[in-house]
Amino acid sequence: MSGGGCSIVWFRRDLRVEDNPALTAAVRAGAVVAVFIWAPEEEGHYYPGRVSRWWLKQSLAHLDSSLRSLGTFLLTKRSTNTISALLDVVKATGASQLFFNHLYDPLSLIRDHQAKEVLSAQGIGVRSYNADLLYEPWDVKDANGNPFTTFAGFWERCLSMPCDPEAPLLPPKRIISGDASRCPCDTLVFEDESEKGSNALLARAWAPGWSNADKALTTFINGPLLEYSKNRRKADSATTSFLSPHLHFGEVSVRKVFHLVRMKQVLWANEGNKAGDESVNLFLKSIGLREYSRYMSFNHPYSHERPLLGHLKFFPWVVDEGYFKAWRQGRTGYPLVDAGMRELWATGWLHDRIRVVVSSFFVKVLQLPWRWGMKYFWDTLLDADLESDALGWQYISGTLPDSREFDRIDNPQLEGYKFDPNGEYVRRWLPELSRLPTEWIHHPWNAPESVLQAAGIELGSNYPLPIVGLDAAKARLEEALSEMWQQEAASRAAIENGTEEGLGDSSESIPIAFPQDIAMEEEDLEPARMNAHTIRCYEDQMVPSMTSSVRLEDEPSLNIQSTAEDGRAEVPTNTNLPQEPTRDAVNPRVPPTALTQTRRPYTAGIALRTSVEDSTAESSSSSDVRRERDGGVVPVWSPPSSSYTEQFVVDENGIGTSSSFLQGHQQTHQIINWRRLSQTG
DNA sequence: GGCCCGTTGTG
DNA sequence: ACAACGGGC
Repeated sequence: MSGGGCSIVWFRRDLRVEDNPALTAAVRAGAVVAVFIWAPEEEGHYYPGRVSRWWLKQSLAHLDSSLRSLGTFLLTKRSTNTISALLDVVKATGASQLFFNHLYDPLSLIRDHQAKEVLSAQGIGVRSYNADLLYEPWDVKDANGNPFTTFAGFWERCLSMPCDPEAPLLPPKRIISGDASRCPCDTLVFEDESEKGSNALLARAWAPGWSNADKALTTFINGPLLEYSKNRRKADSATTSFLSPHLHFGEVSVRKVFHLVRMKQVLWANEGNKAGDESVNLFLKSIGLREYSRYMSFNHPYSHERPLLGHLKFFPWVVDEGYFKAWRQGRTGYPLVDAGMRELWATGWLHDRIRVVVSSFFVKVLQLPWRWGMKYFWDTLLDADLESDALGWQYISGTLPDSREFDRIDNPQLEGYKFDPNGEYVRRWLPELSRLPTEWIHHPWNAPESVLQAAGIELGSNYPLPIVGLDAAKARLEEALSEMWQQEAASRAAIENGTEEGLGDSSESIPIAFPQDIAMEEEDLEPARMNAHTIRCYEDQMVPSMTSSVRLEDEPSLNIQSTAEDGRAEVPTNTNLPQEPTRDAVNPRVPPTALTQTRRPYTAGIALRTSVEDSTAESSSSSDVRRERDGGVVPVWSPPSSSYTEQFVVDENGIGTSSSFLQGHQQTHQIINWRRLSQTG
């Protein structure tokens, strides 16, 4: 079968040698060339952030040294076009087969399919495998054979599938190296000079690489796992598994995690250890959410940029540069929120609990467009993960059938006493509040003047007053929601009458540009009690800020019909996006020129429009804040077809029709039907 | 001990 | 929206 030539193993986010089905299969087939292709421009707006690139760099070095000890090495290529880079490698090595493991983000779904087509056409055997999930998304269906639309059902099904998840594979004992002598390595640059200082700090806290991931897993299972349930309320992340960045880059197999944790559960169950049993269930649930994020991405490839329940596109977001900046800088006046944002800023890490706190505050109190928040997370999190983050933000934003209720505002003061009862977390990250007694630590605005004075706090000066009052936020939210439902109803009525397609869809919605990045200005820093170290971090952590003149706009809905017909253009690659090699690369810039949709298959259907459309600016009662519909943060890919709206629109029963976006599009659906293309074996 | 009601947790 | 929980009566 190997037909003479060697095999290419194409590494992506499966940077491990253990339980790596593609690697194992390739090794079985004979000589192997392992390759990693760095083509971040293809990711468009989702160019990885600084800390994420730092991790990747370390992880690749680790993988390379593992491969070397097994008899080969990691061939690295720098490219702006993954497919052609793959082709080059195939030609230079005389390979006859390509092996890789599946990914489920929308870009990869298309790119990987394209790789199969192109390489197969060249006579190369292409095989792909599941290495990232317990079960492939297309294998998990409800009783009617439809994809689940809520997590609980999905996870229940996963836990009761007829076959257990595959047992993890051992690492190969030895790898016969293919001949890559005519294919030199490119040096991959993941950080620039300005980033090195901050990145150096990361190495103190984190050890990327598959064998370190394995250690982290063992440490967690033998330690914090037992009390996972008890500790889940703490703001402190000391008791979390710390596995998320490892999992993101595939340094540890989720199936291995699952099996080891399950074994522990059986053990504890036999001992009658209730707490341990519950802890395992809870931990597995978070593994399940990760699975579910891939599941959603597969079934709804637009979920990272479009609300799954259509009504949210009518929500009048508050467009306020100041709010956004205050949130990023941790200067909202709510200590728990601010502490979280400072921690994120300084370390790239946040306990899941606190992620919920800050994102919920972002969406419900500040009412900023959720995709801005998601993008900021993407840029700053060490474990930035498109699918997981999209799921998280949609959950917070109330756009999943099983979301949090949008109209319930979480109270950061109460959450503060719940997650950080002694104020230790706040004091660690907000040095300016460190002398405030616990009684007031989560609501300094109520503290008596004498107390504030004794603590050296002058509200509005060295620590802000609440940027928005909770009562005001609540009133504003109710107003906005009722406006949203009104618009939604009007739009629906218009559609039903056939009077107009998508009223309020493209005609009324002026998507909000994703903010451009600029460096944090010096005077914004909080100099008090910061040592040189910390200040350095602050300087290095670039944050976006907004311009209102550049806007992204949805594709005109006219295009929807026609593209749905040929069924191909709806899933894009972003190769056309000019990607500046920015200093910090925190935020790719919005290109200044309009790109209109091309009809080439698989080509970016990104409609970017520069407009100086400012006319919808309204002043609201509270401040001179603008509201606009649809947070047009992200490059809007070619339209998700008319059926997009149908797919999740709530019917009379309040249940979203679960018909998959992909089902309506045979060709696309085929694209992703990996099973017919290859299977492990 | 039951019952009412506000709070909390829901993925 | 709804169920489970808990404090007060």
